[in-house]
Amino acid sequence: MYLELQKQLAAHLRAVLKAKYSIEIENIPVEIPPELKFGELATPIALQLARTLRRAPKIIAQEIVEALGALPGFAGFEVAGAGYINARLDRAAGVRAIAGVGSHPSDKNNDVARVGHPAFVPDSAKDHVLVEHTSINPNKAAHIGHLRNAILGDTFVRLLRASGSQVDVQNYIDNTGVQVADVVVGFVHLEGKSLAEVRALLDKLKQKGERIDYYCWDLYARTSQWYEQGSAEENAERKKLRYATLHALEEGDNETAEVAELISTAVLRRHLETMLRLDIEYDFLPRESEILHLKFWDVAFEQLKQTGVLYFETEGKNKGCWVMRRPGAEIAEGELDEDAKVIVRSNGTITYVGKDIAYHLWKFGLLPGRDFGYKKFFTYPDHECWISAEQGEEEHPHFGGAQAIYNVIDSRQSDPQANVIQALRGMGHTEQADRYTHFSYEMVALTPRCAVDLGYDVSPEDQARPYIEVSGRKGFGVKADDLIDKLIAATSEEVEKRQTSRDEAERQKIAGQIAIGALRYFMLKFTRNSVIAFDFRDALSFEGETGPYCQYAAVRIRNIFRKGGTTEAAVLVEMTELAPAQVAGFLEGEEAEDIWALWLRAGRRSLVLDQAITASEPAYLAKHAFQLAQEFNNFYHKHHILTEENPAKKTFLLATAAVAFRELVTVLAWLGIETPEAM
RNA sequence: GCGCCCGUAGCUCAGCUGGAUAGAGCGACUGACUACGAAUCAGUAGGCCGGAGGUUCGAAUCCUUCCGGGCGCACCA
Repeated sequence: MYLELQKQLAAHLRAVLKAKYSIEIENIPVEIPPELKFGELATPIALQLARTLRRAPKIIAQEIVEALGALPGFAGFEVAGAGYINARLDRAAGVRAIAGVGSHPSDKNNDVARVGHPAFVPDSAKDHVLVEHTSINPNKAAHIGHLRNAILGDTFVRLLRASGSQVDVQNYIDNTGVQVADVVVGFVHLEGKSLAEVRALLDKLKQKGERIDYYCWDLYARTSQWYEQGSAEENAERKKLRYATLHALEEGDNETAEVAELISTAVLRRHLETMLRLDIEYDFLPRESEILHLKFWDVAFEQLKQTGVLYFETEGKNKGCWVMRRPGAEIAEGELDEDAKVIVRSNGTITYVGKDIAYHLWKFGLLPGRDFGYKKFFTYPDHECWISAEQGEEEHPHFGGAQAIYNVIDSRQSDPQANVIQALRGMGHTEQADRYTHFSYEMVALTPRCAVDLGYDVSPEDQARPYIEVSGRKGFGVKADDLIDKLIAATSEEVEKRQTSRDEAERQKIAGQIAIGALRYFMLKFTRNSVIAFDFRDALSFEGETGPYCQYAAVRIRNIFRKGGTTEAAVLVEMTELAPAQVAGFLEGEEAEDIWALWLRAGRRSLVLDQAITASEPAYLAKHAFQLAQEFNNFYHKHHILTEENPAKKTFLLATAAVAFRELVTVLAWLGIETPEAM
């Protein structure tokens, strides 16, 4: 509702300014004032115009107000302060619009059930968007840093879908990189296992219900240490082993590669299971092995040479390599650029950025004659997740060829990401380069206290730091499944205390929903740029600005309707049958301001969604959900609904609760948080 | 050395394209459960928005500079 009114007012102001002063302003600022006493919308435009018009801002504001006249939905305009123009809404009309009975055409995704449901039909006029997130090396268990990535990515997918975009979710699998090679070195050389023995180990773990990703977590850390534990000569030999193994993986078709395939696939499956606990699903898992074996690079290489993005270096330290300019590099024509980025090494192998360029050309549908094979890999309740293959199944969906892409990757990778964008731009794909978003975020680190509690050795220097970076290589961090288990244990304890009349299965379900709500909200409440210093005390908190707080507000409303013997939908219809004057009456006076504020907050959803997508910042919606919950809880304490004697007022209060419920449930669903039946 | 990010209440963080009196949670202290269940609410204390200049009607927000912290700058992925 807010978004529409804001646009209407801006358009009307634009027309007035053009007619009255012959001034055309593209973006007229229309903001939400800090307090309700200044109205519901305001513009400082007169302050801005004061200079060009060489007149006092208050006078200009007065003239504009007179020229504005009447606008549907608005009760009036007034000049305030130094020259603000404040707009007051027609409250009865506002309530009717926000209640949305008969559904407002411009807010077509109002219906909770549509969003996130398979029957939801995306807006065909909108883009086909590709979001890549998670992308954990398949050689160890997922940790809290990966959780931030996956939760941010998954939430952003939900937001894009809510706005009408068609979105494919990809999880890139680097199954032929050094990290997988390292754990293979661990299995083959540290543990001396053959392919058959590795297979036997997987079966054994499966039977015992143990997690292979946990096994690899320890083995990977041990192998990383092993490279540095021996004498200088031994270490040199071990490093050779490492690169020989890496080479074997890239080549494929050998026993080492088979061990890698076995391990990485098993670990990948575990990652998908872990993420499914958080309600995170994927559509496609492109693997590096296919990018290599299906020779995506050959096509990309030709294009890069033809467009002059890559050139062969004949001098300096990069002699014999194919290199490209870094973004922003200022080098005179013909001068040696020693800082150039190597894409093809002098031995003919391709660097990571090179492979990434080829992959991104594919993402945008710019790699003619090359595509993955597709195989079914993992089945979700309502769809399949596909994985890349050299020879896929006959029938398969098509991925790639997107109009816009988002890569959820931590901020440490902004340089290589910038290189890929630079390459696209250099090849003349400027539109694609503009629609390539590195959705970057800061890492999750541990507070020193948390690290000590977990039993890690923490050096005195590290103790003094505000936070310590987690490291898979060192085996230092909090595993995702451990954290989820711990959260469920904590919520179960609370649910046991409170829900004594419910059976075990119901209590389990509720505890799970609250645990996931707490975890997802915790990862979303911080803006992307801030480092999360992880601490169990904060993450296990269910009070204050948390997921459970928001869920609790919605559950309270559920209880009101259960006890009141009516439904949200029925009450909203009843309310629209009240006379507008009567509704307006309930919104008058000091006492009613908080009720009106709650309605206004409810009307802000599409505006906040818009901002969150534009800024790629899911935290905006997390904050919005919290504010909704907070305002409802405040309302709940001030107004006792079910004992209200005036039937019309009771209907109105119930409608207020109904709208708050609808908004909370919808926004929480966008955040991937379910609303439990009871708490 | 170069590049990016951060510095706001005791702690953890919001503050949208510059706008009206800088906000929240936690922690501390006071209060509120025979109400729609207190995983809640009300209240109190707590701030030279890292420092200094500038831009303008107006700066936590933009520019410059300094200080403090983090992360990147491979023929590693």
